Amino acid sequence: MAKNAKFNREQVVEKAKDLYWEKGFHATSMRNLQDVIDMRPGSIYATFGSKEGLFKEALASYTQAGIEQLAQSRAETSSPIEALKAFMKRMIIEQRACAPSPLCMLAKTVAELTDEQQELLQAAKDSLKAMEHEFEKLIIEAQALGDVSTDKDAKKLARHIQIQVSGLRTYSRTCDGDAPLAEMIDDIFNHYPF
Amino acid sequence: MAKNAKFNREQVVEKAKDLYWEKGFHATSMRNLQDVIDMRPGSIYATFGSKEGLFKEALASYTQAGIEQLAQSRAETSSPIEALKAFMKRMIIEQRACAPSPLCMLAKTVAELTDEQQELLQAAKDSLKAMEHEFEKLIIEAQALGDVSTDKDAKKLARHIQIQVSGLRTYSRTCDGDAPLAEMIDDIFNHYPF
DNA sequence: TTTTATCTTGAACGATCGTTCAAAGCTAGT
DNA sequence: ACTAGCTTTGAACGATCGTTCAAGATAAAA
Repeated sequence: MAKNAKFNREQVVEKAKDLYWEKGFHATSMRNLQDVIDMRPGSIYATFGSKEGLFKEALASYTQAGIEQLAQSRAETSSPIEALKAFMKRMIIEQRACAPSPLCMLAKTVAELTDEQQELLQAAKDSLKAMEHEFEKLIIEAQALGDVSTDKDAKKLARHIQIQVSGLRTYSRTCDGDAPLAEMIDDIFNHYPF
Repeated sequence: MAKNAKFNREQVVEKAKDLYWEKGFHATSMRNLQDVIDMRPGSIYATFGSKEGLFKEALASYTQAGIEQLAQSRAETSSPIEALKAFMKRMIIEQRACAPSPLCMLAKTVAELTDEQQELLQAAKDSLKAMEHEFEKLIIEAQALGDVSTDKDAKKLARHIQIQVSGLRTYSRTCDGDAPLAEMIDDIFNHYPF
């Protein structure tokens, strides 16, 4: 009866994500996207509805990848705290050079967008909260294993991680030379509030 | 012989700064600016050269205001550390509600811009470094007064402040309800590395 | 093979972008 | 009052924006 779509939706969203991540929502034009994902406007609009629709899927893809990378860090390490450390080093040090932007796409989005794109803004906020919740789960696991005192509030510690990640990624963008980022990440877990 | 410009350059830059700060570089159109600063395109281009030229002056105005607010905090407090605390509370808590954006305009700019606007990007980076240097001067004063151990590296402490400000301002944007921001700011100075 | 339902294409739309410039307006010096 | 020299004005430019849609291409059902 019909013809199936020939593009791979996941791959397309992945490529769109990278471009949006690099340039931000407003500086990315639909024509930039057409080139990168190799689709014509009609197909893009039939599939994603609008520039905002595609951005929303890109955000979701970014968030899912982040959660998976945290899980992978956990799988590769012997303790939840080491997993958090490894994850932070990946986000802050490795991605500094090789990712589309050294900054978190979610943080960039909440920085860039206003109420004019309220839905996208809310999606980015929700994703940041979701990441924070993943941090919290690892901290609770660390408490269960005795690596972190159960006197401490896992929510507060997770929030602290979130703040340090945002701060360090922004900072890493400002200093051209290499700041001692690895050392600073280790320090986070060696001192208050840990 | 000639006619003098009738607009007040400082006031104009101030208004442009607020709009750029709120919406970011790309989402702010020249027509938005025309309305806000009440100038016609010809006058704007004769005075500032381009959208980028006006943005550059807005960045400089923002930075100057920040340095002055830090100095004012110092004048209003009895110690340099109290001044830093007061400044952070102003930036993070007060401006959260009343400023054009809860985020630092400089941090927003380094997050948004790419090499396509290399000059503006560099100006924002330089301004962030300048603010960090102002923090350092206050910390050195605190060391001279015996409020901070001279064993500690003032540069590292200043960098720590910078990272906490970025992290907290980004975080304050994501949580709609009020996080205990004041408490977190106090904590910064009560624990490592202070 | 023909039909039919879907997907793809790319020219084109109106809106808006950053910017220019000739004309008009204004003020200080004569 | 007149002129010279600057400022201000706003219509207009070409480029690009996000988006639409009629026409062509394709593959499964008949």
